[in-house]
Amino acid sequence: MVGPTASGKSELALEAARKLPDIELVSMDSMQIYRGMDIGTAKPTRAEQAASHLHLVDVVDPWETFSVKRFQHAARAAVHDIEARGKRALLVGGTGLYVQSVIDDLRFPGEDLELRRSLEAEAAEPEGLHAAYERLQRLDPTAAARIDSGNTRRIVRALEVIELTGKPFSSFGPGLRELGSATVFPVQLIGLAFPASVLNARIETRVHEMIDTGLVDEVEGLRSEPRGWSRTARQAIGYKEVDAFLGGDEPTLESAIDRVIKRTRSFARRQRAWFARDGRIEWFEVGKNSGETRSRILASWGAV
RNA sequence: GGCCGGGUAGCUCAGUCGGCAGAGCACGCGCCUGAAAAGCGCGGGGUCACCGGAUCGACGCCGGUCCCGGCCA
Repeated sequence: MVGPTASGKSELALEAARKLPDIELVSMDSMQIYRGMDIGTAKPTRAEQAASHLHLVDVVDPWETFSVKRFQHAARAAVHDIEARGKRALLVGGTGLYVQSVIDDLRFPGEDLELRRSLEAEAAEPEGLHAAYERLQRLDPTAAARIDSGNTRRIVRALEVIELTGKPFSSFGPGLRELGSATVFPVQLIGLAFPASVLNARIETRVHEMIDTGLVDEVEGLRSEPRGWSRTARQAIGYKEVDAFLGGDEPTLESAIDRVIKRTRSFARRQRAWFARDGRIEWFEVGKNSGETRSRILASWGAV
């Protein structure tokens, strides 16, 4: 079950797990992975987690870095484990790449952080980035055609893979768009959709609730952690903006909150765009008659 | 009341010597294979406060009006 943030996925999934004892939940969320990042990631409560057999929440500490590759292993293991016990796994979450890494045949070539750092240093300057892109065009024209010339992140990664493996980056997969429709195990894909205006209002409400329930304190705690706060964890929306406020880079809490709301809206838009291109997803409009729609979904899974 | 600074995109502001109106953010659309709540591309949007003048040509120069901020009285 996929959909943009604040579309009510978790709530519906928790209800499913409550009504259908053979269902266990597997979170498809890149930020609920981190322990101690609870409020800003809208994590279910401990009680809800236990009652729903929620997997892949709180698996690493905030000072650890995490990756799609690790997620892929852990999530597939969780699904196999659930199914081996004769139960059904309900995968729920809004991190598009993570979902596809689990259900589709994505194979991630290795990584070399040392090499990556030197490539990043090269690409930091505009001329260096230009040179890097030209090298990519020469070494792997197919990959270069799929990557924008200004996208440092992806140019660096492509060159890293080429130098590390001696093979073209594009030889490791056809690109997400060209992946076949067959998943690696049987999956039914459904999406929850809201009209943008309704979703935006829900996002605004939710952000204010996060502040009211102690997001600032939570961020303060993470900031004072001596073991640090990893590159991957600290980019969570809500956290980085409040962190900027506490660090003095954002003038007021109000302006930080405003940024959180805007970043979340923009994130929801990107989620919509990501999932929209996946023709396998069956969409449910939950803006109106949401109760009825939700009941219909639950009934299709066997709820009375 | 006097002096000075300002009024340009939804917001914050650039705009050289008078020559087709710009950026960042926001908004809309799209891309995406080991950071993905990340990263990136494209697009719509303007009575340049208003009125008049000189000029082939004004956001820019001249005169006036209105509004905002500061200093002086």
